[in-house]
Amino acid sequence: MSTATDFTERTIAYNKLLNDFKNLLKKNNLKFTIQREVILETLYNSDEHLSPESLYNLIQEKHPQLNTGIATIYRTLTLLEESDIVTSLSFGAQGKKYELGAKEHHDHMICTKCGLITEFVDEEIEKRQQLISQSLGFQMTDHSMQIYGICKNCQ
Amino acid sequence: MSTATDFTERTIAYNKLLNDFKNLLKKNNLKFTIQREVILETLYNSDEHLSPESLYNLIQEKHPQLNTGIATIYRTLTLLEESDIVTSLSFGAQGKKYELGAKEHHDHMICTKCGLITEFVDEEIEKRQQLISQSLGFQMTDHSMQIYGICKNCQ
DNA sequence: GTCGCTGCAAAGTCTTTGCAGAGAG
DNA sequence: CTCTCTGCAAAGACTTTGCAGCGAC
Repeated sequence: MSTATDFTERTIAYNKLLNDFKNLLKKNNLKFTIQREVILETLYNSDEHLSPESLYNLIQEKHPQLNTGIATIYRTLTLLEESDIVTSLSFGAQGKKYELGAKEHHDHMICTKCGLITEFVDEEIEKRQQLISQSLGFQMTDHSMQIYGICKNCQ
Repeated sequence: MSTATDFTERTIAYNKLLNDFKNLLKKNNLKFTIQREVILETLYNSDEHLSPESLYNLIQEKHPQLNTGIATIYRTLTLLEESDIVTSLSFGAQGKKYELGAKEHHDHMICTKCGLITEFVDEEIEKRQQLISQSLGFQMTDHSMQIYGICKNCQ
């Protein structure tokens, strides 16, 4: 039964996201296409932080008939990022990774052996960031933090 | 007089860095070349966080007779990074920037309008990072934090 | 002298762009 | 119908690599 509830909640949350996206498109005279929906849906259903290429591969796999081009992935990710629907991360390696930004704010812990990315939040750190910005006369709009190391499994 | 002292201290610090670099090269059967020295020196004398290209331009300007190739810059930066002499940063934009890593640890505050990068340290945050890593069974090797916003001048 | 280093240019990545046809509103 | 989107392929940005001659040791 818990499964049914989860499913319902998940669906509701996704529908809200989808509606927000549709409204945003309408407001800007942009069109709601099947490719854009599939990209949003795939991002939503992935727990991972996806690179444009892995997103492309996932979509090729699940929706081969669409034959979505990699250019569309890039264009849509740019659009989603500008609209603050997704956030991009650029760690040491080359290339960016994307995640849905609608979730609550969090930071990242990256395993340098297996690439595992774990999310975490720490209220104390968030507070200190505010304080530091203020003390330096800096008007903070965003921030990100990464901890690199070896995860439990790889030790 | 303070200027003279600063100059001396600066020179001593640079000579130490240079010697460490020379020793490292020797230990690994690598050669100490004028290009490698100029790259290290230029990094040392720059307050900025340099991209490979801006480093290349600086060196072309100051040492035109060397005609240092951009490939050498990349190769040397890779070498310096592997040797933990410089650290690379990859923020939102594409491409990495490099800074001498010998200085004490610090984090970065980036102005999204003018690109200004300010450094800062906060002991409290450093402590919390340790705690969080431990509590998640993560063996921290490194970490980085960026605050994005609008700097004093651009507001 | 030996063997690593360098500049050059060519080759790789990853990302963006121009264009003509497809499709949403 | 109009005007945006899309896939494709070509072009761009950034970085790496192969090679022949150069230079540190």
